[in-house]
Amino acid sequence: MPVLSSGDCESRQALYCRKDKSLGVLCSNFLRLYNKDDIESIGLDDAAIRLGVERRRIYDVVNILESIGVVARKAKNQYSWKGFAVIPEALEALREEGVKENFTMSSFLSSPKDLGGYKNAGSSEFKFEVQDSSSGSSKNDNRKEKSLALLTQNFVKLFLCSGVEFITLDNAAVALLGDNSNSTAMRTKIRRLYDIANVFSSMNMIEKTHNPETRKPAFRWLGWRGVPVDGFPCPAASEKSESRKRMFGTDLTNYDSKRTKVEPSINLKYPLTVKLENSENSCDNKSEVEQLLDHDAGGYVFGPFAPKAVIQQTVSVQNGAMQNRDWESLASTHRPHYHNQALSDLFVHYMEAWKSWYTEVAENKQAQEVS
DNA sequence: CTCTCCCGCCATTGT
DNA sequence: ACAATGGCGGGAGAG
Repeated sequence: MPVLSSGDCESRQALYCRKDKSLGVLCSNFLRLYNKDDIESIGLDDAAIRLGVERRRIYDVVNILESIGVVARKAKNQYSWKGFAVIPEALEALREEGVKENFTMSSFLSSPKDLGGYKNAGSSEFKFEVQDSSSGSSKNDNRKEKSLALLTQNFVKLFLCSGVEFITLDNAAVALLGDNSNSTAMRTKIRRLYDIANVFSSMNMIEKTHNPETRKPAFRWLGWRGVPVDGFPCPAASEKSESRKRMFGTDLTNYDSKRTKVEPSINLKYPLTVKLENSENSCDNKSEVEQLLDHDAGGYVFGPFAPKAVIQQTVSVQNGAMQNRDWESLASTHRPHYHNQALSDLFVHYMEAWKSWYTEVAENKQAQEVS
C-alpha cells in the first residue's frame, strides 16, 4: 500500500528547508503551472493538490495575483486565468488611482535620506481612506480594509506614485498604516508586506536591495517587463554547483515534513495534504511541479530574490557584453506607460542600475565557469 | 541578536 | 449548519 512512507522516493531530502516553502516559490510554481493558453479556470483545491500545499497558501498567492489582475475570481473555488498581459494595464490603473488618492506620501520616511531626491512638501500627513462612496454598505468593511489584496495594491501604488526609489517595509507599513500605530499592528503589517514582497520578487517586479545611504534592506520597483522567455539560466541546469546559496525555484513547494515538529506518535494531522497523488503512478508522490522540474529545467521558476539574472530574452551573457539596444527597446516599450516626469526619470535610473548589476552578474558567471 | 516570514488557529463570510 | 475565506501573530529558520 502506497501510503507515502515519510520520504520514500527522495529519502535524502528529509531536511526541512524554509526557503523551499516560501510564498515566492509557491507563486512561481503556481504561475508556471497555470500560465498556459488553455487554462480556463483554476480550482483552488486542484491548485493546492497539484502544488502540494495547503489551501490556505493558495489564498495568499491568488489574492496577491488578483490584485495585479493576473487571475480573477470567478466563483466559489474558481478563479480564471487572465494572464500576464493584463499586468501593464492593471499597474497603470493602480497608478492613476493612486495619484487620485494622493498617494504621494510625505510623512513617509523617517529621514530625508531614505529617498532619492524627493521634495518634501511640508508635514502634510499621508492618509488615504479610499473612501468610496459608491456603495452604501458601510458596515464592517474593516475586514476588507485589512485584506492582503488591498494592501498589495496600496503597496504598488506606493512605488508607482511616490517619487521614492527605495522603500523599506517599515516605511511602507508606516505609510500605509496610519502614522501612529502600535507596534503590534505594525509588526503584523510588516509580516504581510514580506509576503507580498516575496511574490513580487518571484515575479521580478521588485528587487530586494539595500538603500545606498542607510544600510537598511529595501525594495526597488522593477515593474513588469514580460515573461522571461526560456533560456533562463536556471542554476540547477547548467552546473552541479551544489552551493546551497540562493537556490530558488528548483524545489517543489513542499509536502509534509513540518518544520521542526516531530509528532511523537502518529500524525493524524494534515488531513488534506499528502496522500493521494500516488495512486498507481509507479511510486512518486511528487507533486506536479516537482515532476515538471525534474526535466525541463529551463522554465522560469524563480523564487524569491531570484537570480536577478532571470531576465528574459536570449541574453547571451557569454561574453559579458549586454547589448544596450535590448535595454533601449525595453525602455521604449515601457516608457509610454509613465506619464509623469518623475517616473520617467526613475525608469531611466532603473535601467542604469540594471545594466550595471547585469554586467556584474555576467562577470560572476564567467568566473564561475572557469572554475 | 535581528530580520524574515511560514504555519495554521480560528474569526468571518458565503451557501 | 457547514464550507470557503482569509486575518493574524507566535515562534522558528536565516543571516
